[in-house]
Amino acid sequence: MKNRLRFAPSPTGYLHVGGARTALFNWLYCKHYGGQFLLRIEDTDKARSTDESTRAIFDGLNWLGLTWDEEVVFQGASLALHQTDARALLDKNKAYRCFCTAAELDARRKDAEKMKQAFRYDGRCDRLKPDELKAKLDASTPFTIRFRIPGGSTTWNDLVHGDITFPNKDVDDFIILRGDGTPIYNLAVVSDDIAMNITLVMRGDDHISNTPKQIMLYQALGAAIPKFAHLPMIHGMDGKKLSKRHGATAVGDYQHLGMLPEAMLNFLALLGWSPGNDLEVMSVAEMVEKFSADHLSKKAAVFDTQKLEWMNGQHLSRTAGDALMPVVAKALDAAGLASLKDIESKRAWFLKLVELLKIRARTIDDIVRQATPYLRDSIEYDPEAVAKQWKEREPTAKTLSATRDALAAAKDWAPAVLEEDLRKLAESLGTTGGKIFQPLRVALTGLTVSPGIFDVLELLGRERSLARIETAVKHLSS
RNA sequence: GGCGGUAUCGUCUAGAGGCCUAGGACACGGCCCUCUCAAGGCUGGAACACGGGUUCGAAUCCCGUUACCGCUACCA
Repeated sequence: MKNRLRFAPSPTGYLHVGGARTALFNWLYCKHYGGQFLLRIEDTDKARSTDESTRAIFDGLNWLGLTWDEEVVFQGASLALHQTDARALLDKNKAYRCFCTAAELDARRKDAEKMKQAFRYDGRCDRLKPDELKAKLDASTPFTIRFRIPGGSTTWNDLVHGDITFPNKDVDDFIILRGDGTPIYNLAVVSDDIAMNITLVMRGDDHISNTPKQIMLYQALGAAIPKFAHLPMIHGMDGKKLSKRHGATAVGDYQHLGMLPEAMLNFLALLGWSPGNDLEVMSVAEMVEKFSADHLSKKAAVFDTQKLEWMNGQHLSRTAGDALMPVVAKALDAAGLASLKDIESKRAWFLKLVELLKIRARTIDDIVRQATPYLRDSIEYDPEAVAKQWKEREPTAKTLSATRDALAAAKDWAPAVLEEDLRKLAESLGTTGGKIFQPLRVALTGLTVSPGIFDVLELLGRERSLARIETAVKHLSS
């Protein structure tokens, strides 16, 4: 039988990292073992899935490159299906009408809580005498439909947890259809999963206690029971479920923070799965190849942003410069440092810049930040850099002048040539290269941090380099 | 309260009874490389929740305790 898996987020308006990881594992499973990855926006009644909220989910998935084979956006579209199933359950006497009002139920629940007792629905409406039932019906008393839990116990072999058993007596007769005729989640997923021929339900841990209810529904409906895999949760640094107060929790946030989708995927995959050895940095293709359902972990993982950034840095270094160009160009343009047109026309130069910066950046934003001195007409001197490298103004100005002269006389503006010339200069001044390079770096970039100084010179070009040194000398002499 | 799940360095994890004096990675400290930074190399500190079994032998299996998480809605 062909594997059919689905990712069924609720239309929250953004793709949560936990949801993204669930989607990723569903996707990896399909890619590795073969099968179809389906997308279904879960919405039982209230049509919360607006165009915007569904688009946010699509955007997140698209950014990550998690493509799906089919998509279903349920906006009450499958309402008839849910109602038919509920009706069938009623007809087969596996469910019953409940006339208790929400207010009554609420009051009883509160009472139970007050007594420190577990609230259970007592099944009173299931014990209505035929004439009582007829009277309620004749009076058009509103009702919900409750599923009647059979005796015995429910067990399934979870792909990540192994056998899990629930005694049926511990699960309440639960409502499957509301008074207004719309379904409750547990019925809706089961109906929809049956309709979509889902063979493996892979979802968050928080659904474990829903599973016996759903299995009983499959059985009552006479449908084949899919396999289940319950993935652990993702927590924030404080060990609590990841939420808004932990900062960025939507994948879109990480996109805007300058993360690479491959790095995000790699990081997410390692939160709850491992290839079984020390391998950590992987391409998507490698993850697909090495994925294995029996290396999924059971333990909730803490989302560590620092490791994500490290991971992103690793991917940044490994990704070819031209593959990075589109996203870097966009970021540079957005930052107002260079227009897309400029970048296109000076592509080779920008490529060199990216090659130099990507290996020392952790995010795309880092690249943009570090690219600033090479793209602006004028630079600002970082006070700390000045304090450290231009401590003594006159000697520094002198060294800089000498450096400028040496550079101006260079036969060829190429890193190797420039290095040879400057090292010779250092020797003739009776000093070391570093003593020349550091003040020069400040003159050229305003910073103490940059790629190798000869690469910087090359990047800036002869005219701009000499001009900046000139400016620095003037600045120091004033 | 009831039920279920989970438990290896601060964090992500390797570990399927002897290979464990518990390995790797992030983070942190030191050293090396070096024109700065990043990367890289070397290196230090840092964990099997606790208590009982089972076994010649347990991080690994079983039971209990504890802690944490989840569910316990006419939410999903």
